[in-house]
Amino acid sequence: MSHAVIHDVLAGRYAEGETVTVKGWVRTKRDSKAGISFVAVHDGSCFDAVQAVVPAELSNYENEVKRLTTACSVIVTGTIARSEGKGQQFEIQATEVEVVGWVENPDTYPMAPKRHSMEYLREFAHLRPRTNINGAVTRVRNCLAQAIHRFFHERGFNWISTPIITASDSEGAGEMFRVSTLDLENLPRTEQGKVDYSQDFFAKETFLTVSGQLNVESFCCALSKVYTFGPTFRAENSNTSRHLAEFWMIEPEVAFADLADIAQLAEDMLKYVFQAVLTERADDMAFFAERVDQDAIQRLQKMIDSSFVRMDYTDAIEILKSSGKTFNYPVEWGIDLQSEHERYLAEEHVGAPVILQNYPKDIKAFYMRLNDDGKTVAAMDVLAPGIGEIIGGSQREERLDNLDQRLLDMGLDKEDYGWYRDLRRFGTVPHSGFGLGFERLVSYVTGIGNVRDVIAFPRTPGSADF
RNA sequence: UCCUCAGUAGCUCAGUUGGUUAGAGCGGCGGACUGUUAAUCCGUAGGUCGUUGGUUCGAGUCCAACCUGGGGAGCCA
Repeated sequence: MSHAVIHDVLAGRYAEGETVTVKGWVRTKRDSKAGISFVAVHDGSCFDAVQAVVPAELSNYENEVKRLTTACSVIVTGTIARSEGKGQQFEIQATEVEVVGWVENPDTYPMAPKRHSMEYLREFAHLRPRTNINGAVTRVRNCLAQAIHRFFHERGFNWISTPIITASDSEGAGEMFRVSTLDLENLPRTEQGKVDYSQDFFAKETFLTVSGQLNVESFCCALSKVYTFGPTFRAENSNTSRHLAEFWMIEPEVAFADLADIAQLAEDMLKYVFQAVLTERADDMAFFAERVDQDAIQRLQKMIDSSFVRMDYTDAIEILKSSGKTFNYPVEWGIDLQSEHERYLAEEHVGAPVILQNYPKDIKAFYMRLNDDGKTVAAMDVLAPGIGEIIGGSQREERLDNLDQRLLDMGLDKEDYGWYRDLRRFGTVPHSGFGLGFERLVSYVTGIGNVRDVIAFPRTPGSADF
């Protein structure tokens, strides 16, 4: 690492006249017959490229520098100078340009220096990190991930690496991807003719996880404040801009916390990571505001500055009923809110994120804590304008009798939840947690409307390229 | 999975009531010019019109099926 990072060069960390070497890829090149070429070199360390001013006197100027095209990799050595041009404060007066890798035919390089559609870039997921927009997404995504870990670390949470492979008797929500080493061409059978999973790798049916929540609850009931941050898999045939078959999820779980506590944690966490992005990735956010969504920065600032509105499901129903709007799906207490309902609440009625809480028990999961009214559970969703549900959470049912009744009501076999029930049998405590879809967060922050464009290599129904 | 829109040059798109030689901008290449910076100007190459079948004297244009992608919905994070 004997070379300078371009971010440091542009930030003025090297003195004028100092000799530096930068390594990266050509973004654009402009020649001047007056005898110099301007080569913009980027290395991913920040949004901007550094401008190398290359004089014709260099020995390889005619046969190499003039042939440089977008994406050629180069090592440039030169002195730091204040730029005479308008686009940047500092530039490099090159004394040596080494071409490391050529672009074999510029006409066939897919990432031409022009505007491309997000759909086109997606077809070149291995090359799109070189573009302005995908580079910015990548840095913002990283910033968000680091900020999330920092937020929890500063508050004394332990990061739990929950398993990716789980047994069938777990979450019970959503279609799962099977994990097996059995020979599909020649499956072992039981005497009844069923597939004999006792001969499989784990001697039972196994799948990719759809949530780390149940696992993390067991650590919560010992370490008090924990969270998971890892990949999650859903084999749902969902074809929308908000769903992936493989996505990343953050799931904190806090002992002795009730619904209000966890709602506050969700609000604090979102504000913390939004502030981190505005502070640490101002260059990339400025680009999103300029090219993707001009409201990108104000939207985050507004969320940081205001308190999230809390609203009971029951009150939300009344608001929807008296809104004067006609919805495709009629509003009645007990329904699961549709996208159009959530959108009205977050975008029109409040105009900001809303935390909806205390939903009817019949539309929510078995592990959510029954409220004293006997008909609602202590669940909450954070609804963000423009993207919908970004966080879903709840206070967990810590009373074994109630949990067993809920399992029974939902037609689930309590024998399948043996270890989960143990947590209620041995020193049970009230506890709460939530799940945050990481790609939805990145999508919200950048203003990029499709989660397929904020993950490195998206996996969706019918598509697992690269 | 359902509804809906689209598929024409490397990319983004025009293409009239079906009619003879399918156009533009950007990108590429060549040149001019310039402390340039999504530079500008001139020139140039580049297309089995998503696939298959059908209607017709004649299909980029009409019909059907399929494939791919966008938007919306459901499921959810």
